[in-house]
Amino acid sequence: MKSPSHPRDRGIPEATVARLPLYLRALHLMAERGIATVSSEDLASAAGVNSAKLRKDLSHLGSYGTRGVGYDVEYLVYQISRELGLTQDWAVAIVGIGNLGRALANYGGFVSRGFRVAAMFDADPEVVGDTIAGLNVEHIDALEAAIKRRGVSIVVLATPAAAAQEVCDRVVAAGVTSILNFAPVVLTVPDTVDVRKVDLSIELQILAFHEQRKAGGPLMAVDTQ
Amino acid sequence: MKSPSHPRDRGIPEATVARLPLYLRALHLMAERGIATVSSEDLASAAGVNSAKLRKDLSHLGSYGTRGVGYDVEYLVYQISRELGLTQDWAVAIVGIGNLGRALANYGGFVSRGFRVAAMFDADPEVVGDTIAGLNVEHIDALEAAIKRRGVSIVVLATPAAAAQEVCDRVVAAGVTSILNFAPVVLTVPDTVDVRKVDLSIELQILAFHEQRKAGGPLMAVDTQ
DNA sequence: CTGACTTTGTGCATCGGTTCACAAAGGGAT
DNA sequence: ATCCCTTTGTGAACCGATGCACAAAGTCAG
Ligand SMILES: NC(=O)c1ccc[n+]([C@@H]2O[C@H](COP(=O)([O-])OP(=O)(O)OC[C@H]3O[C@@H](n4cnc5c(N)ncnc54)[C@H](O)[C@@H]3O)[C@@H](O)[C@H]2O)c1
Ligand SMILES: NC(=O)c1ccc[n+]([C@@H]2O[C@H](COP(=O)([O-])OP(=O)(O)OC[C@H]3O[C@@H](n4cnc5c(N)ncnc54)[C@H](O)[C@@H]3O)[C@@H](O)[C@H]2O)c1
Repeated sequence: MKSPSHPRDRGIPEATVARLPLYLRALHLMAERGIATVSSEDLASAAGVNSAKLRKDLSHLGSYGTRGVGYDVEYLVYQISRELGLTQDWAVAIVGIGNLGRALANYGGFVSRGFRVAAMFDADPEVVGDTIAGLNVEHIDALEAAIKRRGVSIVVLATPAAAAQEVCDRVVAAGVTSILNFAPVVLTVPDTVDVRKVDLSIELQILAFHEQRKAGGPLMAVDTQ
Repeated sequence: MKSPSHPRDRGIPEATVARLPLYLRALHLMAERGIATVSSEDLASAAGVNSAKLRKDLSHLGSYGTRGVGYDVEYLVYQISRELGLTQDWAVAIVGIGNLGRALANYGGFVSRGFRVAAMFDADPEVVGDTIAGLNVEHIDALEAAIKRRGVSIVVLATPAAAAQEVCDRVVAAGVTSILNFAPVVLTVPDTVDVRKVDLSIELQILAFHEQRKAGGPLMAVDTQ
C-alpha cells in the first residue's frame, strides 16, 4: 500500500506534526532577525526540544539540511508551512460568542498564519448582529448555509457545554471535518472528523497534582508513621 | 528507594494524570444524575477512552472497584479529587487582563473545582483598577507582594508574547512553581517549575495539517503523474 | 452453600516515540 | 586536491503507554 523505500514518505508521526508549528514559530522569529541559517542545535533550543528529536522530525519531511552548515531558515519555513497546509488560507468559524468566543474573535495572532475568521454564530438574539473585529455575528440558524457559502473548513466551538454536542452534530452534517472544542465535554463524531480540545480546567488540575506533590511529597514522611 | 510491593505506590504515569480530570468530569455528571455505581466500561465510554486503559489508570490509585459490580461513584470522585489535590483550594493569579485574561477571569467553570482567582495584574494604567468578576485588577508592580500575601500558587500568563518571559521570571522569583502559559513563547524556567502551555494557533495548525491530508490525500494522485 | 455470571485488576505483547551515538556528507582552509 | 571540522541523518537501544485477554474476585439467585 505504501512505497517503502520512497523518500518524502507520507505518514508523519503525530508527535512530529504537533511540534512542527513550534519550529515554525522559532524560524519566523529568526527570519525576522535576519538569521539565514540555523543548526539543529540552535533551532532545537529555541523550540525547547532535544536536537536529535528535531533532526528526526525534519527528516520526515525530507532532507532539507546541509551537513556541516545547518538549515536554511527561509527554505525550512517554506517546507514546514507547506507540509502543515499553511500556504493556503483557512476559513474558520467561531460558534458561541460569549467571553471566550469574543476573545478568540478579537485575537490577532489568529489571522497571522493563514487562518481567517470567516463567520461567527450565536443563539442569543442580544448577541446576534454585534460586530466584532469588523465581522457580523450571525444567528445559529444560518449555520449550515453560511458554512457552505463561506467555505468554512474549521470550526471553533465556544458554546456552553450543554449546547456543544448539538452544535457539533450540525457542523459535521454541514460537512466540516475539523473542530477545535473549548467546551468541557467529550464530543462524539464520525471518525472522519478530527476533534482537538482545549480544556483549561484540565490543565489546572494537572498543575495542581504536581503542585501537591511538590508541597506534600518531601513532607509526607512526617505524617506517614 | 521505593518499596516495590507496596500498594498505593507513588509515581502515577503522566498520561494517567492527564486523564484523571476527564474521569472526574464524567463522574460528577453521573453523581448529579443520581448514578451510584458505574462499570469501567460505562465510565470509559463516557470519558471517551478504552476500558482497559481506564481500569489500569484507576489501579494506579489503589483498588477501589468491586469485581462483578464496578466503582462507587461518590467514593471514586473523592479518591480522584484527593489524588489530584482538589480537596484543597488553589489560589490562582491571572497576569495580563486583555481579551483573553478577561474571559478567563469571568469564567465560572474555573472556580467550580477548587480553583479561585485570587489576584489579577496588568501593566496598563487604563486597565489597573477595573473590577472584573468582583475583583480588582492590580498593577504589575504589586505582583510579588500580592502573590505572597494571597498565597497564590498557580499563575496564568495571558500577557503578550513579548512580556511573558519577563513576567514569568518575576513570578518564579516570587516562589510560584506552577504556570499555565497562553503566550506563544517557549518559557525558560528552573526545572523545579512546571509550565503547561495552551496554544490555540498550534491546535489550528495541527487541524489544518490533517484537513489538508483529507482533502489532498485521495486527490493527490491526480496531479502526481 | 453452591454455581452461574459479571467485572475488576494485571501480565504480556506490541507500538509509537525518544535519545544516544556515530558514520556519512559537505564546507572551507591551506 | 587534500585534510580537518562541523553538522546532518539515522540505526538501534530504550522507555513509557496501549490494549488484549484472562484468571481472580466478588455478587446474587436459588
Ligand atoms: N471563558 C473561559 O475562560 C473558558 C475557559 C475554559 C473553557 N471555557 C468553555 O468555553 C465555553 C464558552 O465559555 P464562555 O465563558 O465564553 O461562555 P459564555 O456563556 O460567556 O458564552 C457562551 C455563548 O454561547 C452562546 N450559545 C449558547 N447556546 C448556543 C447555541 N446552541 N448555538 C450557538 N451559540 C450558543 C451563548 O449565547 C453565549 O454567547 C464554555 O463551554 C466554557 O466551559 C471557557
Ligand atoms: N485572545 C486570544 O484568543 C488568544 C488566543 C491564543 C493566544 N493568545 C495569547 O494570549 C496572550 C494574551 O492575548 P490577548 O488577546 O488577551 O492580548 P491583549 O493584548 O488583549 O492583552 C494583553 C494584556 O497584557 C497586558 N500586559 C502587557 N504587558 C504586560 C506586563 N508586562 N505585565 C502585565 N500585563 C501586561 C496588556 O496591558 C494587556 O491588557 C497573548 O500572548 C496572545 O498571543 C490569545
